[in-house]
Amino acid sequence: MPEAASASSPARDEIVSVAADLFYQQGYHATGIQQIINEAGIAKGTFYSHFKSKEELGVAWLQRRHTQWNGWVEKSLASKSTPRAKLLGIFEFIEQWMSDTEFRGCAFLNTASEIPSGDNPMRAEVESHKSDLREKVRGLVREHWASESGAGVSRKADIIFVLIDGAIVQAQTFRDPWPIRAARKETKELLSSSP
Amino acid sequence: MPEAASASSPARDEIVSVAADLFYQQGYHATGIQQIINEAGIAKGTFYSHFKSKEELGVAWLQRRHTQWNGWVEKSLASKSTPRAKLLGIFEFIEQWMSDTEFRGCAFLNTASEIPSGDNPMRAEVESHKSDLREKVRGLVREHWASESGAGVSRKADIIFVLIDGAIVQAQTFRDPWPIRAARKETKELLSSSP
Amino acid sequence: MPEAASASSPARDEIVSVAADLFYQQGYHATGIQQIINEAGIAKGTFYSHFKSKEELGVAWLQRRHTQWNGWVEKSLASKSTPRAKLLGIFEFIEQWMSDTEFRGCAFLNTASEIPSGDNPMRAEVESHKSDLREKVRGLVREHWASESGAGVSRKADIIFVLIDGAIVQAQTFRDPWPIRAARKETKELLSSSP
Amino acid sequence: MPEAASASSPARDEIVSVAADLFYQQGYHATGIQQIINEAGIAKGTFYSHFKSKEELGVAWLQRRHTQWNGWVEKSLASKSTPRAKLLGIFEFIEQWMSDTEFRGCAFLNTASEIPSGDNPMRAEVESHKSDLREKVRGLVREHWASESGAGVSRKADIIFVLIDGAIVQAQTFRDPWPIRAARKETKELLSSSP
DNA sequence: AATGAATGAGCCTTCATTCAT
DNA sequence: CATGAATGAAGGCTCATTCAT
Repeated sequence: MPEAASASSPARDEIVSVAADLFYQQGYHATGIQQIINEAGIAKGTFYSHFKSKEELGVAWLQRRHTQWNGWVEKSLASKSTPRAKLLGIFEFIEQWMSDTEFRGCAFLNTASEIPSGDNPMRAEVESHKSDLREKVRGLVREHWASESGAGVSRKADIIFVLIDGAIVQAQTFRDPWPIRAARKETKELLSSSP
Repeated sequence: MPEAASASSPARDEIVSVAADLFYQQGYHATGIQQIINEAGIAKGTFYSHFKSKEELGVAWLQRRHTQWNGWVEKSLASKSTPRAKLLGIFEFIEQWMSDTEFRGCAFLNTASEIPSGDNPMRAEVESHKSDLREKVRGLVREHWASESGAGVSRKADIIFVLIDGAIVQAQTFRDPWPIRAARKETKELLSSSP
Repeated sequence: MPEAASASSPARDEIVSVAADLFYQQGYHATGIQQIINEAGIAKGTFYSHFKSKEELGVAWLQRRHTQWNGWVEKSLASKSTPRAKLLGIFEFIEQWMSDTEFRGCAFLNTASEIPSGDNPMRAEVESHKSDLREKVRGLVREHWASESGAGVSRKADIIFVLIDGAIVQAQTFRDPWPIRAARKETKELLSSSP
Repeated sequence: MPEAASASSPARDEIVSVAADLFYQQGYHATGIQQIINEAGIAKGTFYSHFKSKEELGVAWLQRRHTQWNGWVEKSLASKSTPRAKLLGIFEFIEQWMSDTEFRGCAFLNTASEIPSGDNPMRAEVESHKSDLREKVRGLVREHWASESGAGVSRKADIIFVLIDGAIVQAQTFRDPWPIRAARKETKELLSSSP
């Protein structure tokens, strides 16, 4: 009796990889189990021995996506030495990533749009991912203004965080990087002022 | 009416009303024609004599939504006398509206998330709606800094525009109004500085 | 209270014309009332004030087709002076007609294929049309062998009649005129022998 | 079996059997998937796991029909010793078969009537079946006139082939075997003359 | 005569999931 | 673990026909 565990295995990883592409490119609802198993080259039953439902696969996708996306950002910021350069580097990464993916946008925000229900497990992944990003921005902003006190710094961090998602969804909407560039420029100014 | 004309009629309006609720609450893909006709109390064939496809209904929904949402904003800003008050009023409206709708978010951004294809007619409505909003913000910002020249003013306008959508999607993500309040506060500061 | 009479009227004629094209090109079952009224530019109700059902329209189509097709044949044979030339002329006409219509075949035989039921009124039109053609062939063959007695002549006539429909359906099958030419040649030989 | 393979299986065979009866008796377009699965006693999804579309089932039907019909002919001709007897035996078989099926006619010719489009895969089966039959007739005629040269023999073969299909469609039209008998008689005379 | 909205059964197909092997 | 046949509700859409105006 399979417990549809979250344990890792090559087959399971392959399924998540295939699903990740399809969910991201076509959307979660627009992608069927059939297409996933076709492209993964496995049988229906095999799929359901690894995941007890499509939703569980959706959660696995977002969890992996979280790690992957964070890894991309880390790697992209590795060469930057100051918190300021890292914060601006986030926008540079986003511009590159959005262009590379033809402005498909953020997997997490897209999922929140497709799945309204607040108590869906996939929504928890969305919140978790965005909370992490918020914390990361907050950490960098605090470093940048290490000498300053907390309240104003936190507020500036949240502005930058809002600019990040605003830039992503508008670049997606217009299929154009201008919002990302505008948000980067504003962030630059923000970091030059006092908190 | 063989051609599923876009002409207005009470029955057609009723269908769009029913669909508007369902599409917004459940998402476009998650809402079936059957549910729409059940709730509208009409037959399948009747639906398809008014709309030649689900997509055409989707477009009608977004077109109406555009008018409706703009009307809400206008009404909400009617009491404000200065461009500055109006710009801040936009965020106040958004906070009220997002709370009232239990943070379901923006119908247009949600649609862009559900429908990746750039050449879908529904995507054109999304772009059109957001372009209109961008223009509205730009107009108010120009009024606010009537004495200043164009370039810097446009940039500030776009920042505010980015903040608006960033605030909406993050409030939706966290089901909490804090991003809207933060964006409003930043807008306030932006309008107090020189462009 | 419309009696859906078979009376002629400009509107009714137009409907039959439009339907004739569509039934012939696409098949009877594959053609919907909606397409017919779209292309005729009339309303549903108008259609049903002229015909009480699709089947009645089908009958009207075949009746007109009978007259039309016979007219084409007559016109084509008008220049031929002998029964023999007329009989061969039938095959010449068929070759021209089949090529012109891209080998869609005989409306009557196609209808018999689509509608198995023997007691369908459309089937009666098919039988009637083919019986007429059989009679016409018989008449010409009798003229050709005016001095001979009946039995053998009738048999030859039926052979030619079988060749006609065999040539039509095979030209349709292969989309090629060779069966028509072969049948004509055989008919020529038949008419040169003694019955 | 995600790809609705053409592989054979008992369930698949049963579906083809059920569909064969219905398509033949009612016509391809007039037969719905629902009726097929009802009579086969399977679920909708089961059907579509065996065939990826109705058209694929149509092709499978015609392919099986080709084998089956050829088998009937072979069996019917097995007792005949000369090519001449075999050629006449074809008509005897056709008369028996047409009577037994209440003059529903040839599944292939009926299909060509229902499906005008030349590039439909079902039409390819029609052509293939009739080409095979033409070859069979040609082979027997060549045997019959083994001492004669090619051209005239081929022509005679085609005449007999045209007579076969002419006889079938006219017997279907009139629901009477007379055209088959006439065609047989003519074939008999043809085979007694010199080519 | 003519209109065209309304009906609801039916079209072909895909959905997520289960289960015997 | 893996297979893939089986399920049946649901997907979007078209059908021939009716009826109030």
